[in-house]
Amino acid sequence: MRERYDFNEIELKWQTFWAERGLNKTDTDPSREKFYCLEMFPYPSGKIHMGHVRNYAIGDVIARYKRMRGFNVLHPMGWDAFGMPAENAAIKHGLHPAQWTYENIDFMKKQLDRMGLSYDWDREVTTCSPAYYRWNQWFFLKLLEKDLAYRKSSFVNWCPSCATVLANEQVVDGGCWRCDAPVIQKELEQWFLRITRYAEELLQGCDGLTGWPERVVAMQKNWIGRSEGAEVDFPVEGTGERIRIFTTRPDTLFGVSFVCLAPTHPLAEGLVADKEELERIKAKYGKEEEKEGLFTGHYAVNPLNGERVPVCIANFVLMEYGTGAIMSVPAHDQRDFEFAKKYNLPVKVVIIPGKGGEREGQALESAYEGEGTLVHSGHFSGLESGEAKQRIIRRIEDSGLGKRVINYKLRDWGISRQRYWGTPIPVLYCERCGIVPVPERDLPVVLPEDVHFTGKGGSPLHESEKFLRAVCPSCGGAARRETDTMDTFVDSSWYFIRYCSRKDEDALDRKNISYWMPVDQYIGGIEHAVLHLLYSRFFTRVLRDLGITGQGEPFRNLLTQGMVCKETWRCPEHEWLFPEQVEDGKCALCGKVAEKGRVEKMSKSKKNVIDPDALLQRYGADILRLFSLFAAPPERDLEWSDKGVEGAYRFLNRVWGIVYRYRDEVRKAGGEGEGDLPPLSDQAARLLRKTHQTIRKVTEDVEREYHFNTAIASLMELVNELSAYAPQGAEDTAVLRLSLKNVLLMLAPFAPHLGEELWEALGEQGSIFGFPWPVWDEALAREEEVELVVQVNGKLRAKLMVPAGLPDEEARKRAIEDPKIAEIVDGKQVKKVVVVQGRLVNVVVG
RNA sequence: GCGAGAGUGGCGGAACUGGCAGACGCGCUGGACUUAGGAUCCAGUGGAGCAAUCCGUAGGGGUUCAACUCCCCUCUCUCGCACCA
Repeated sequence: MRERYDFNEIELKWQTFWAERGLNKTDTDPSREKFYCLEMFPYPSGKIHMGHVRNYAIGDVIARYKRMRGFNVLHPMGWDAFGMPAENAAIKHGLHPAQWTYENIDFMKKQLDRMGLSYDWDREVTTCSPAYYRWNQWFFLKLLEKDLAYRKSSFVNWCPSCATVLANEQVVDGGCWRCDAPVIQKELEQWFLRITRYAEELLQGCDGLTGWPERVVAMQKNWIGRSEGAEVDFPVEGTGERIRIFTTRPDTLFGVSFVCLAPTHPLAEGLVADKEELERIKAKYGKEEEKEGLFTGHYAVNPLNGERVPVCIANFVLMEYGTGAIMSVPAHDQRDFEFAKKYNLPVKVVIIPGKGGEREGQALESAYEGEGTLVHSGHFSGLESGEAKQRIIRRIEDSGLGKRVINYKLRDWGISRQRYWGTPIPVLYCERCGIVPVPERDLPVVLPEDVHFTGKGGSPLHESEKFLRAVCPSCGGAARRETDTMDTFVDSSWYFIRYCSRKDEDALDRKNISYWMPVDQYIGGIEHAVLHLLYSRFFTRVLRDLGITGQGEPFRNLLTQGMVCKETWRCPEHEWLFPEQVEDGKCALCGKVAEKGRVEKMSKSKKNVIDPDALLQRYGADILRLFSLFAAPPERDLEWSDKGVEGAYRFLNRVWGIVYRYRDEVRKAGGEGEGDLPPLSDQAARLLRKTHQTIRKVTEDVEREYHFNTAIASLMELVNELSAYAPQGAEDTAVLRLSLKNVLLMLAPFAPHLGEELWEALGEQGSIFGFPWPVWDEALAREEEVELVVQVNGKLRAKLMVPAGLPDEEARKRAIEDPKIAEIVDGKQVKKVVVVQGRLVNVVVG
């Protein structure tokens, strides 16, 4: 054993050891309790970044810990390998996307192994391989059969620069999320998945997500956006048309003073004579700055009270939500109020807040949007909003004017992408038979190789004759193959199910899936809080309905890790600076005073990134892992600190040093004999107690929300005590041995290589991860003496050492008799004495 | 605007069901060992004060013997959603 801790040597040694013995491999074993630990798989962009390091360090500690706790742990990893960067690289560098992707995977896999992560690579998933995406295609066929996949023409967000369709959520501030180019609207035939059919179930399921962060659940609910209300038809005078509106406030129906249509509403063209004006409003559609509209010249009839109200077109009415038309109640809706003010439309109060309180129309400065008591509402006047809603809806339904309706913000999932590097949608277009699904036996539909990547025009798939030309399976005639590929969110919506079986096993092996699913702990970034998680929940439900999974909820517990941040530097002239461009607080380029910016998420653009590779070279995996777990609890943001890494380094060095110093004695100390230790020296008794206390503390911290930072802190405390320990006799050494072994067992999930190496150095046989997590003995953890805090009127006045478990009465007596306390209390009347067992006595005097 | 979260030493962060505020680490100060120290080890380290003591968890109220913790109000910051009828 070397005197100095040399991570290079030992990390490689143990990585080889684990790989050669297959220690990270897992098998389905119904006789054992399983634990499925999953981290979000990365996009193979080239190399790992600090966010990955943190994510995977957290996951690996959990996996290793659970293994030591006796669980049969599934801990897989793979690659979210389809996507635009590969294609962009192909355009730029002429590399085939597959080559670029697989080379990246090779490199990144080495990086992950270098971190000492305990993955079972036999289950590795690579979504761009035909063996994987054939199942995307298979699911698609099943969805088609169940009418859960359909084609429709719609306006889509189109990025002219990437030449592709974007999902709503891929549009950021009107620009493409990847390249920032302005997004335009384009009409295309698209494939959609009917996720809305599961809207209610997905919403209901949210309440069962007790292992998820509240805010993620809130985001899911918000996204689904359920609202209850009614649809009501307003006949348009003299046309025979009806305008169907959606409202959540049927209680305000008597307050309607006009009706608004979205500029793209199907009736709009017919009602508006001035087409130019309509175009002008269309151009302002969805723009938030100002409400714009026009009067169509037509009137509609409020079916509830027969009132005649003007029909308007308004830019703020969205075609995508509800019916694309609204009833406007300016007194009770702020948007309608603003619109009414601008165009001088009447405001009619029909709800009075709470108990009375006069509010009259003309004096209003804003709408009252709350509930209250109905007025000016015919025979519904005097009712409370809640009651009125029910009664009015019933009336509307009874008279056939409309119906109760539940609306969702959630839209069907458009999965078509006009790109090459994705799963081909397995459909053919036959001149005679129309849309024909590719038969299952012909799967997978493989991406062709004979294409070029120019970045111009549409999908490169258009130019592959071999790909395009197909034979219709139903009539045998000529057919054209679909050239759209699937959104990559399809790939990631079920990869956790693929992991349940090894690469050489059936992808949908029911036995494996029912054993491993659901994922017990999922760990990843908050950026996937809505879509990836929602799509996975949807997909898992569909698979359940296909009989593949037992239940619809894929992730029992979710941990959203915080971001990795670092301070930034700015120069007034040169913008963001790399840390090495700052010398003595000045910009190295121009000498101007550099400004220390805020601590921000690491990003290339802000020049505050740290490359994990450099850290691995300099400090090794264990130190890198340890620091990223110690600096903050996993769910919070972590501020990177070079100095802090040094601290982790010093700590592991200290552990190494202690084992090095005592290795011979400890080896000789032999067997445990814990039960029959002879009377111990004071320091040995203290160390034994501290050891058991630390086992308790570390175990509780890990079990409680994975608070590794405090767990590591208590290990540091124990190691500090070990540093000061000077064993004298055999008993002292026996306790030292016990304590050291426990330190290593608890440290191993965090610093696995060091754990193994020192375990071996102490003379133990086999991998440390084959040994169980230590258990504490409550009796041995108990303090014999405790410090009793004595307060007078809540202020700290004295501290006494007393035997643990001292009866309250005795504690009270000792506190009052303490000379210092006696002096303070002297001459005053003791009103009350509060005793908190083993902690504190508070003497209350008057 | 709505929703979620945060605010504690010079810094990252502890304090679990109300019970010694500041564990642990970084930094800093002093010392030891050293040719040397940006290595290592030891000691100290919330602020004010010679001291007894006083003041301290964004700010202001309250409940309590006792409040970082519970209640009310206000401020600041972060994230998400946002003309969703």
